[in-house]
Amino acid sequence: MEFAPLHSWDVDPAEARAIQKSLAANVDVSPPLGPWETIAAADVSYNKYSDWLYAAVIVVRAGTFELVERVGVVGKATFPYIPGLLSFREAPVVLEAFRKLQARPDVVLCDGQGTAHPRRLGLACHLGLWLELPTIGCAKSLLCGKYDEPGPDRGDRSPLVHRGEVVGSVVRTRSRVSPVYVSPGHRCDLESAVAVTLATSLKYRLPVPARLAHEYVNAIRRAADEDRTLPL
DNA sequence: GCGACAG
DNA sequence: ATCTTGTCGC
Repeated sequence: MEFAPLHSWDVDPAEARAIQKSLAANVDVSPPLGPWETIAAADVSYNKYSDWLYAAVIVVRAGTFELVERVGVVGKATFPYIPGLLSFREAPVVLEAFRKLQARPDVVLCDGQGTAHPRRLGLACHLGLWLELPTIGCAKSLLCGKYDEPGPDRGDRSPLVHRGEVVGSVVRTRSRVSPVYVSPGHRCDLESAVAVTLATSLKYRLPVPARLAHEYVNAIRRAADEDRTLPL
């Protein structure tokens, strides 16, 4: 894929927050997602005591989850993990992976929050703006906001509220299993984000594309670790 | 000031 | 995220 840079990634935490506040004004979560034939998922893996980062993007066909394409990249971390600033650590390497991607997916699932973020610019929003693609944030844990525990059955959901705003939905993708935190990233509304999440996660807690991206990025990390460790 | 805090 | 075996519950 091809896309233009929106800003520098060589920033400090204060500058990062300023960029988030500025970009948040451009996020569009009003349109329902249109028909989607292909869906992508991105994931990042780290190495404990080194600053190597691994990213992967996989694209599958809707409904069948048939693999369309997958790419992986290795890079160095240039920003630490700071709650609320995750995209400044992960987005650069994820975007590198997207640049290598030939296909242009109809929607992208991101491992983290979308608008359910203190400044309304979670990783999914940030990637959506850079890629100019519909994105959805599907996180495994809460960053901010409050909610009432959703019902126990698959499909049960509860609004996630932050400072008086509904910023996402806490969704039960499997009965009797911990819910996931869904919020739109860009060019997609909350309802569509929840619909896509439920449509892609029938058997497991996390959406199938997210699971595929996760296992692929780990395969890449293990292979890279081996190539770097054994020769020395 | 105190507690919370995606991956 | 990562380090890790067995174990409880549907």
